[in-house]
This record gives sequence, C-alpha cells and structure tokens, in this order.
Amino acid sequence: MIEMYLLEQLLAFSQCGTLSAASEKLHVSQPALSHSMQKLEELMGVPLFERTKNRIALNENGKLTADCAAKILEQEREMIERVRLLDQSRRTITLGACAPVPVADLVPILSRVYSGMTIASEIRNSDEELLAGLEKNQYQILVLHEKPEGEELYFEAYREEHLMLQLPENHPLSAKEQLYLQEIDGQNLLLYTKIGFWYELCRQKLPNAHFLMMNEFDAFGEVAGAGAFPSFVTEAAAGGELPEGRKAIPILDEEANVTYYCVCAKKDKKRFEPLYQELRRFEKHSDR
Amino acid sequence: MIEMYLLEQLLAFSQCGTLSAASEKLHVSQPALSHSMQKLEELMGVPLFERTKNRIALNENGKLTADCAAKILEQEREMIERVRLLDQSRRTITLGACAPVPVADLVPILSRVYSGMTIASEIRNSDEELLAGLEKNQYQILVLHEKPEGEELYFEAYREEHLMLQLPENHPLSAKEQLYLQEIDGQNLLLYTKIGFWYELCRQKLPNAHFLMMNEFDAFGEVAGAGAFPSFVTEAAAGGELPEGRKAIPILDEEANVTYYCVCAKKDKKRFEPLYQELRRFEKHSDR
DNA sequence: CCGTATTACGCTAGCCGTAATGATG
DNA sequence: CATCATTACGGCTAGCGTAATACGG
Repeated sequence: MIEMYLLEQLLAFSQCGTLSAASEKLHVSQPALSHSMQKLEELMGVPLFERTKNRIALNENGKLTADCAAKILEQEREMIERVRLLDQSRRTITLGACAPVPVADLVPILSRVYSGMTIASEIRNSDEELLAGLEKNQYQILVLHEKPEGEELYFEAYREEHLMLQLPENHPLSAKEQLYLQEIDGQNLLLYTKIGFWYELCRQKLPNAHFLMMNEFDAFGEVAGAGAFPSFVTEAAAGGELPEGRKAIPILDEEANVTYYCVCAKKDKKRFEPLYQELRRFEKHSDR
Repeated sequence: MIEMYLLEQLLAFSQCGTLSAASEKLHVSQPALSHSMQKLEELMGVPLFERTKNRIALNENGKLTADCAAKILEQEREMIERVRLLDQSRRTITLGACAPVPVADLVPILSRVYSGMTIASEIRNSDEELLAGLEKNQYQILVLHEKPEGEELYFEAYREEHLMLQLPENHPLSAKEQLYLQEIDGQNLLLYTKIGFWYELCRQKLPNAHFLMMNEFDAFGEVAGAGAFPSFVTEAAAGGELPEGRKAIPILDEEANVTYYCVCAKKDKKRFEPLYQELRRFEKHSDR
C-alpha cells in the first residue's frame, strides 16, 4: 500500500526539482525525503529516478507516478470537501424566500423547532429560481407568493401580506383612502432593495417611477420615516406602527396583496410537520 | 492528510458491516480498526458513524466517504499498474512480424545488440495490424513483406524468402521443376498455422485446397518430413537441408517470393541504427 | 567551498496487539 | 453468555531529525 504522504512528497519533489527545496516546502528534513523516495521506489517496484552522485531527477516512470499522485491527492482533497459539505447540509435548514417578511416569520420558528440545526435563509426574486434550488436540495423550505405546481411538492398557505404606500401627511396623495399602483407611476419612490419579488412587481407595474434604492435597512428606515418621499410598507413589516406624521394608503392591485405558501418536498413533509403545525397557529402568534 | 490504510480499512468495514468482520478480512485486531475509524472521523472533521453501545454503522457522511475511498484506492491500484507497465515497455523491445522467419532472424540480433532489454515478438497475419501496433507503441520494430507507406516510418529491405513445395519423391508432382500455386489448388496440403501472412496467401490463392492444420511445430516437422502430404518450405526455413527422399519445387507466383522490410518509427531510427547495421550484413551472416 | 544527495544512528510518535470493560439481545 | 464495540496499556515498527560522508560545479 502506497501511503498518501509518499505521494505528497513525490509531488512536492516533482514541483521543486530538488530534494532540499521540497524538504523546505514540506517542513521535513532532506534525509527524510531521501528515505521516502527510496521507499516509494521500492513499493512501486520500478525505478522512478535518475540518480547521479549529487543530483536526483524523475525518469519517465517517476513523471507518470507524479502525475497520478497529483490526481490522487486532488481526489482526496475533493473527498474531504464533499463530505464536509454534505455534513454541513445535513445539519443546516436553508429557507429560500420570495420576500423578507417570510424570513422574519420562519427563521425564529425554525430555530426553535429544529434547535441544534443551523438555519440559513436567502431571498430570491423569482419563484423559478427558488423551486430549482429546492430541486437541487439547495433549499429545504421555500416561501412563495403563488401556489406552486409540482407532483413532488407539499405546501400550505400560512399568511397574507398587503402592500401600502407610506406618505408624509402633507403629501398630495395622502388624501386618498386607497389607490392603484398605476396612479403613482412616474413618482419618486424610496425602495429598499432586498425585498424579493416585490422588486420585480415594482419594475413591472411602475415602469416610469424613479426609484431611490437603498440597500441598508437602517438607513432606509430613517429616510422612509422622515423624508419627503413616498415608500412602501405592509402591515407585516410595519408591525402596526407608523412613524409620526405618516399615513399608509392601501394599494388595491391584486398583485400587491399576496398569500404566502410554505413549500417543501413531499418526501420531507413528515420532517417539517412540526413547522407546519406552528404555521397553522401563525395568526394567533402574530397577534402577540 | 488521510492515509491510504485508513481508507482501505473504512472500505473493508463498509463491505463487511461490522468491525470484527472487517478486522478478520484485513488481518488486524478489532481494537486497531476501532481506533482507525475514530482517527478517520477526527481527520475528516465530521461524524461518519452512527454509534450505539455495541453497534457501529456508517451514516450518510460515512457512506459518501467510503464511496470516495473506493475510487481513490482504485486509482492508486491503477497508478501502480500503469507505471509498472510503462517501465516494462521501457525495458522491452517488441518485434511485430508478418512471418516466423523474420522472428528467427531478428530476435537473436536484438538480444545481442540490446543486451539487458527484454525481447518480445509477435506474429500477425496482416500488415495493417502491425502498423497500427507500431503507432500505439505496442511494437517498436516491424518486419513486413511489403514496402510500408507513411511519413513517420523508416525501413530497409534486409532479405528475401522464396516459397517452395516440399514433396515425397514419388509424388505425381515431383517431376516438375517449378510450378504455380494454382496448379496445386484442390490438393491436400499440410500447413503449420503460425506462419503469419503466408496463411492468408494460402487461403487466397488455394481456395479449394484441403489444409491439414498443425499448430505444434515439432509434430508438423515430423509429418512434413515423413508423410505423404505436400507441404510448404522455404530456403530460409529449411536451412538448405531437405529430409531424405524429399524434393522442393520452387513456386513462381510473385506473391510467394517476398522481400522483408525492417520497419521502425523515424523517431526511433537512431536508436535502432545498430540493428540496421547488423541487418545490412545479413547475407554474409546467413552464409555461415 | 557551497549545495545536494546519501548513509548512519538514535529517538519517538503512532500503530498494533492483548487484556479488560461495557453493552445488547 | 455470546457477540460486538470501546478503553487501557504496553511493545515495536518506521518515519523523522541530527550528524556525518560523499560528490560536483
């Protein structure tokens, strides 16, 4: 059996050209390497080196051996990486969500119900991306804003979210009790960027609006609460509270009033039953 | 660094199911294996086993590791095999010949001129096969009975061979001084099988002859020298001597009188120059 | 002479085996 | 109590380092 350390040492020698250089690279002594190469040669059963009195170099056999050794070492590295990745994925539940609110909803529940597991989450703009990720086991749980189709999928609706326009009370539109998105197309609008599918909705329904993008949430919150620009808010994100001197006007477009579906692979239904139980009690919880 | 012996032990365990069974298979003690698996687990950095108090089994991580281990061990085996094969080929000159006489000619010369090298030889019926073998480095030297074509090839003609029909003196045909193959088509003919291209020639020019095939040379020699059947002989094979009461009649067909060409790859011309020098003196040598 | 490879020699880490312990059906 | 895994302990192999030797540009 030819052990890995021999292959590693051979490879180092083949890269360095001399035993002394390789010995420095590997932090071992020259004689140790010399011995190892002799041992390797013996184990292989064929000469691997051209030796002169104070020079040693790989012959054809040795070059082939070094090439193979590189492949084997690479494969060993790959094995470790793959197994560690598998292990990581086995102890992680990754949530893929179409919007930030479901992340805020589910991550605490997941952390509580699956204590000991790492909970990760990502927000993606398109449901297709999310479903593809579920397929590849990149995500184990999804939250979508439309009913998914697929024989392999299990899902339950668990909450709704309703978009509103938040305005200063002195804003011209603030007299309205309700409005459609097209009525504010062309306006300047403050927008937080990490909002998943909402972003696509805005680009689509407000093609002429001027968006002021902010990707820091705290900064966004300040400007939205104090500045002169209208911004979006929902009952879920606001938590029932509006900043002083602000008004929130419901938006009537169908697409702006969504139902969230919590999705998993059917084979995982049993595993995630505790999560779904929690979600069925979600309205009561969110009353708190 | 995860050493090979650990992977081998893991693989054995994965095949055997229990440490004790694996320990027998590997001729090591159970505790040794137990230790090794703990060490492997530590090196991988992730759990590989489901342990109950007196049972141990691979978990998902472990199964993946075992699969990878099998591949790595296989690759190690393959490396050794490939290098040994390369070494063998580096110290072997393999002659590919179209007939037995060139083998008898060249092998002694090669052995003398390239002492220390192993000399191997094969007889193939078709020149195409031989040329393909040269291409693949399966052969380093060829002897063909026709001039080869190819930019990469070097060759020299070195001798001729002339086919004759050997007969009992009382055979009806023995009166002839010379003949064409078609004159003996339909006869019973004794044939030694390992004669390379001659065999194809016979099948082609004597489609109606009845061949008595013999693949043991000694037995063939006896029957050919003593029996009632005609057989083929050449000046090269007979060495100038005919058995008592036999006659050899020259065959006039062009294909039955061949010139042998000694072929090598152009890149090897220098290496085989000593061989060609010997072959240029071949007529003198063969006079001995 | 300095750089390089090999040989000699002694140390020690680590691998293995035996024995003992614990757990399970 | 038979089987299997783990722990404990001690021995021995073999890989390593230091020192010495040899060779070459």
